[in-house]
Order: sequence, then structure tokens, then C-alpha cells
Amino acid sequence: MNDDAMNLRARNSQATREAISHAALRLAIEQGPNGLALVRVHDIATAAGVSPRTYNNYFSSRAEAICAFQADQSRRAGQALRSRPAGEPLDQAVIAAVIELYTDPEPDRAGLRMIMSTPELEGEALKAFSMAEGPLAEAIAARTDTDPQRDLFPAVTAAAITGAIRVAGRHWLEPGNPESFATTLRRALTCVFPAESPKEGKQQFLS
Amino acid sequence: MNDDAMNLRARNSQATREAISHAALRLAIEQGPNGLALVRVHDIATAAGVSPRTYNNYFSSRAEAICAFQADQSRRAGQALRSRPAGEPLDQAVIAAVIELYTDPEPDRAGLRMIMSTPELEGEALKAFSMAEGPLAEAIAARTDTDPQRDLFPAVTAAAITGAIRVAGRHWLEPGNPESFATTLRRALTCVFPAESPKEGKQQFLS
DNA sequence: CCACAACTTGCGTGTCACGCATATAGTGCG
DNA sequence: CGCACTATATGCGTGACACGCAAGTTGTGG
Repeated sequence: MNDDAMNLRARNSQATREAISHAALRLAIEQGPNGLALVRVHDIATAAGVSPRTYNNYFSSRAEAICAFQADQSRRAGQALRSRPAGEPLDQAVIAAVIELYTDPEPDRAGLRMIMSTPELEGEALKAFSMAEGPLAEAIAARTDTDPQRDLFPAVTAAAITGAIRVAGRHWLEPGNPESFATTLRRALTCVFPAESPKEGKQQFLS
Repeated sequence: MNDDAMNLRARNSQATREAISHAALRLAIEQGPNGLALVRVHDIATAAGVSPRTYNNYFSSRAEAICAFQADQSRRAGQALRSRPAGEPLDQAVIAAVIELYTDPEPDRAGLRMIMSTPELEGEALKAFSMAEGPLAEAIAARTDTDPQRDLFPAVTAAAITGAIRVAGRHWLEPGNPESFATTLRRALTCVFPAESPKEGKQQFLS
């Protein structure tokens, strides 16, 4: 049989992987950003219904397991930009792709807060975000017909985009912020791409 | 006596801190990006002339010790931008500040390669770079007379700048690159700030 | 010169990542 | 359907690590 593009083994693997990372994130949220040390590997494994040794076959650290969802998200970034219509201007394509990728569904505040404001998770979170940069840069290079080997523009823009996403996340998490994440995201990404009318935006500060 | 702005204690602390991080980076470079696991805490401590327990009083992980210099560099970023002349346009001020900060002296290729292309160090390296973002954002906000609480522009720009620095580092490390780091850095940072003449740069791809 | 504070060190503990060997479950073929 | 084969799950053992604690050592300030 054909297992619609995935055999039983791969689906089981995927399922355990998700069970582990989901359990890890849930337990981490329960303990809060200051009690991460209390989340034992044994607990994660038990909550996911696997042995601790198996947990370690999928992830080599708790941080990696907790941030796995963010990493997966980042892996889809390149594809998200590539699937925008070819004629669309770069800025609109990027904004649309990122908003679609990061607001479907609206992210879980507790989860995002966990991975973005826990010092011990900071490195892994940044790693997760930075995973999007390579594919994004390639997609940007393809869209702008640029050579990524010579031109730094695609890579720099990709890094700026992930930076904007992080900033948007931090800002969205601030207490009492009524904006939807899509709105914040759009505001942040707009800062990356210069506005067309020079009378507003950051243009006035430049030489 | 006045210990020119620093106690004996503080100077000793600083000295051991530097001895440890320097030893850690040196040993890491000796083993190369693939042999990081062979760099034991005991070796670092011995090379620095302290006990393993003391090493742990200064750094809570090998990665932190190895990347300490990058982190220190990032901590100086805000000050570097603030010390530019007040009237200078933002883009020129940023470019000058960053180039001065990151090319005095010209960085050690082996060290930079170690912290930027070793998977186990990636998170800590990104953390080190991101440390510059907060102070940078504040300096940008001050220079552009912007409210960092409402406007995302300072934070997004700061993130874009650190992203550009990372991209410049990666590009500079590529084999057979004859450019000075200052040149690469300038090229990367130029991508962050829109060129004044719309006929070149990325403007053509925008709406 | 002395009392106090900061720093260093040794020891013990709990946790972790991972190699290795074994058991189990999915796969593809005759 | 049954059988060899491979991938995955698990148990166990090992080496390393981070860190709390308490004692010893070194700078500080009166």
C-alpha cells in the first residue's frame, strides 16, 4: 500500500516526535520560565508515553524538544515565500507569507512567551528562528534574480526578516497589548522594507 | 590609592575571567569544530590556571566561556553607536560604529569560524550577537528621537544590524575571500539601509 | 592591625547525553 | 502467508557536567 506519501514507520516517528515535543512544551509552560530546571527528562518521556532513552533518540536536549515547534515553523518559511505569486513585489510577498505562516493559527501566548523569555531557552529559540534564514535567503534570491554567492542582499534581508519576527513576538507578548499578532507582524516587517513615500518612515534619518 | 577605576579584586576577577574564556576558545580552536566534545572542563580550567569549580563560578557552560568574547563585543555595541557625532545620519553612524567595533583589531578567522560554524556553539553565538540588540535599539531610538515602546523601528533595525553582522561574518569566512572584514561588513550593512538613489539596491523589487 | 567581605577550592549529589546490546515492530519479497 | 531484513524502542552502564555547601584564602576598609 501507499500510506499517502508516508509509511507507517515515518508516521509513527513523526507522531512520537510530536508527542515528545508537545509534552516538553506543556510541562515547561506548567513550571513557568523560572522553573525549567524542574522539568526532568523522565517527566517529559513519561508524559509522552516513551522511555527516557527514546526521548534522547529524538532530541539531544530539553531545550531542543521544547523549541521543536518553532524550528518546524522556520523550516516552512522558504516554502511559504516561494508559494507566493511570482509577480508580487518582494515586500508584499514576504509580509503575506510570514503572516500566513505565523498566524495560522494565532500562536499560543504561553508557548511563545516560554520559548522567547526563558534565558535557558534563548539560545535554542534563536537557533530555531535562524533556521529560516537559509531557505528564506534562497527564496529571496530566486524572486529577485540575485546571485546569493556574490550579493549579500538576500541573506541580509532574510536575517532582517527573522529579526523582525522576533521583535514582533516580543512586542506582542508585552502585557496589555490588544493587537493581533498579524498586525504586530505587519508593523515590524514594514520597518524592514523602506516605505515607498520618502516623507514617512525611517528615510528621514538617512543620508 | 585609586586603582584607576577598578579594585584589585575586580581586576583579578576580570583577569581570571579572560584567562578562562581565552583558554576555552584556544582549546576549542585546537580541536576544531568537530572535536568540541573533547574539550573538557578540566582542561579549560587547568589551562587557565584555576580549579574546575572556579571555572564554573564564571561560566555555566563551555559554550558560554568560548563565546564570552563575542558577548563582550556585543555589550559595547550600544556605546559604540552613541559615541558617534550627534548630527551624523543614522546609516553612516551605524556603519562607522559597527566597523570600528568589529575591526579593531581585524577578527581572528579561526575564532570567528569556531563560534559561527560549530553547531553546538550556534545557540550561544546567536545569544551573544543578540545581546547587542537591546542597547543598539535604545541608541537608535535616542538618535532618531523615537519612542521604543510604541515604534518597532528601533528594535527591528537593531535586529537587522546584528543579522547583517552575522551574514558578513559568514561571508567573510568563506574560503578564498580576499575582502577585509570592514569591506564585507560595509557591504552587508548597506543592504540594511535603503540606498538614497532608487535606481540601485533593492528598491526595484518593492511595490 | 583587625574584622569583614569576596573569591577560590574540594567534595558530594542529582541530572544528563550517549554508546552498546537487545527486544520489538514495520517492510518487502518469494 | 511467512520469512529475512531493517528501523525503531528500550534497558543498562559510563563519563561528564552544573551546582549547592562549607572551609580555606586573599583583598578591603576602618
